[in-house]
Amino acid sequence: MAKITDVARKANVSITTVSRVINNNSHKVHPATRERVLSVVRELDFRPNALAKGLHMKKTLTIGILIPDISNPYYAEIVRGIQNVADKAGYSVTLQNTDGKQEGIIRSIYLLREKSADGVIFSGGIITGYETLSILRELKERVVVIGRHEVDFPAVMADNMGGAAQAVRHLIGLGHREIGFIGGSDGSTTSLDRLTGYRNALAQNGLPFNEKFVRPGSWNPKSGYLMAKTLLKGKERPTAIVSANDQMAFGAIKAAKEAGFSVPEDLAVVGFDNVPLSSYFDPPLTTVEIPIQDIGAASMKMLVGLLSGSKFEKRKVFPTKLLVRESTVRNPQIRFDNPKVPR
Amino acid sequence: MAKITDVARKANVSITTVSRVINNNSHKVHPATRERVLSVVRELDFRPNALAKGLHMKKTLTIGILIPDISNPYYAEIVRGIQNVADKAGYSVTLQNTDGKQEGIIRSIYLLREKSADGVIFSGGIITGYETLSILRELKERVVVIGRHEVDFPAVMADNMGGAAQAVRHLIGLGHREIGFIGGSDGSTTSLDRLTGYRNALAQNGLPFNEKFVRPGSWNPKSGYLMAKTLLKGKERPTAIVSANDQMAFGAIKAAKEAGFSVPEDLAVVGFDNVPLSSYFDPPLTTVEIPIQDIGAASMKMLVGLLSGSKFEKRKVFPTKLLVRESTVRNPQIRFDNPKVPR
DNA sequence: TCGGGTATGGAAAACGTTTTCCAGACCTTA
DNA sequence: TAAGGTCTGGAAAACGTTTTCCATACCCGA
Repeated sequence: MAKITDVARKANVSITTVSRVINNNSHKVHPATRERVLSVVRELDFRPNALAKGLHMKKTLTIGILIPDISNPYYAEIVRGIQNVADKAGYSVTLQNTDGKQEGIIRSIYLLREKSADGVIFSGGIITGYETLSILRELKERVVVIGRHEVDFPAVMADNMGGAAQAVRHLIGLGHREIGFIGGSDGSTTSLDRLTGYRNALAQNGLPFNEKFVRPGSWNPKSGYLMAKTLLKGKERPTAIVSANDQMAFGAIKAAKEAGFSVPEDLAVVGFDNVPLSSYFDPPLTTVEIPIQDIGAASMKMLVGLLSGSKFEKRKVFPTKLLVRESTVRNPQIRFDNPKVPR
Repeated sequence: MAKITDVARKANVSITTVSRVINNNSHKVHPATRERVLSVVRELDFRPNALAKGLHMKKTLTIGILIPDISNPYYAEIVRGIQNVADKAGYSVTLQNTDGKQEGIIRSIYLLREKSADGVIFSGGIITGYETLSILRELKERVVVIGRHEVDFPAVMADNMGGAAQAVRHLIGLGHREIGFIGGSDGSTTSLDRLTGYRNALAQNGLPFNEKFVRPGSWNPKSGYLMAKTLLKGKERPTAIVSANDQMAFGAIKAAKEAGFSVPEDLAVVGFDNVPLSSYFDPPLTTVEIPIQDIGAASMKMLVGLLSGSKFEKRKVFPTKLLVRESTVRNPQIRFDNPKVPR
């Protein structure tokens, strides 16, 4: 690959001049010279080596994303949102799988530091333990977190408590009194907050919190399926279930059907996230929509602000929105979204 | 951040010695000295700067992945498979969105070249046009492609033709004669091959190819939904549909239900890929499974082989497997998988 | 005591850029 | 014509490593 010295030699100038031309430096260079250099650059297809450039400038235009698992559609959407903004801002993105484990987080951060990543976006899993916290702090002024965390980094999050409460209120409004909850068991603030929202809404409506109706899931369809099965088999069973994400809700619906319950008549189910497939499910899933891509995008915008030293808000909370579909009500569009539908 | 000179000064040695110690160089260094250096390394939490290292060694332990869109679960699984292998082999991964467009591909490759990525894995979209081909060729010996492409790079792929044929034969075996097909319209070899497999199987079974029963989709649920609608509305309609991926199959099933057809009784549907959710759908989706993560993993293994100069097979085709579920047959497990089930 | 090997460590070049001086040529003005 | 400014360009340092030589000290056998 051509390097700057090749260009300089061929154009009969010094590397200084070449550098000035390709970087549009304010230092003046004669138009004729500039043209000569540019034509050689084109001819040799020269691109400055980013390693050398980054080494000198202490800036790589690269950021790292720390997520537990890209095959979870939630994180895939987050990443997509981040990339959309990153591309425009000229940043490349390197992906780090943490599996949600501290060890993975630590390894990833060290790696990003070695590679001189300009910044880091952290999403999923929990930040805990002295080591994690201390090496993360070392990156101060370069980290944005997604979700609520016990750290003082700039953060983007959804209103998880509010969203869960919305879901519960919707069910109560439909007459449900026994409402189950399938949550996360990873100790993340996300699962915590959604559970809290559920409890709050129950309390505010004078309904008791019944521990028997709460199950710990692990965010995937299978665990939703298994947890719903145990919720439904007893004599005393909930008539509705709020699931902490859509994937588990899909599993729960499958379990309900297998147990002979029809949804929503015998069991209403509400999901969380509004992943792309949720409206195609049968029945279409009532869910608490959170603007996943927007959250990703906002986190990247925040990081760009952070890195460029410009002003920006250090905390952004996105509201959630309950999308009522048929997993809780038949013909919801008639009752809610579209009053003009013939009746 | 501590650098090698800091360590050297504090340990009273030259940077040469420090470098030797941290890289376990074969050049001998006195055990006492080594210990002294290592303790300073720990104390200062020194990690060698990867930019400087990469600049000198012409090796960055970084590879790039080119995909159209990470929010498509198929690509998410591919990436996951790649990462699993990359992590073990010590490689970092940078993600490039191409949107399936040549312009995006070109931009991405230039970027990876600038950043001195050691290699590239290309998946999705088509390689076409002189420019793309020529810059890709420049990276020769560093590229692995996923899918069949008109280039001579090492490649990993699934048996798309065979898989589509399997699906069609299954439907014919169930008595279907009018079988529709919803394919891709992006000109990719994947959509081409799946269509070809469909046609071949029809021909081999003496069934006519009916252009009216073929629709171009764009891989997402919505297009499956729309295309199925047009397939089903005429008087002359297929009794079964093969969809070129699961996402479109989901959409097709929704369309069928809305049109008043029950699946599989009135319309049988077969998908392709076996994405994680397909067994949770209602009805559970009969689909041609392809081992997506394995394909990703194999491509990375191939790339590692390529980069390390060791021997490896330059072409790997994964077989597909038809998973019969209820979108084509009621109680398939009784008829196929598990004859011991009480009847 | 000498010759030659081994053990250990360092100096300096090289990787490919950007940027800070510095310098010469030319022009303008008095 | 001299003084000073404006254009234009280059030399060299710096970024943080690895690696190739080279150098010294020590030891061993003869």
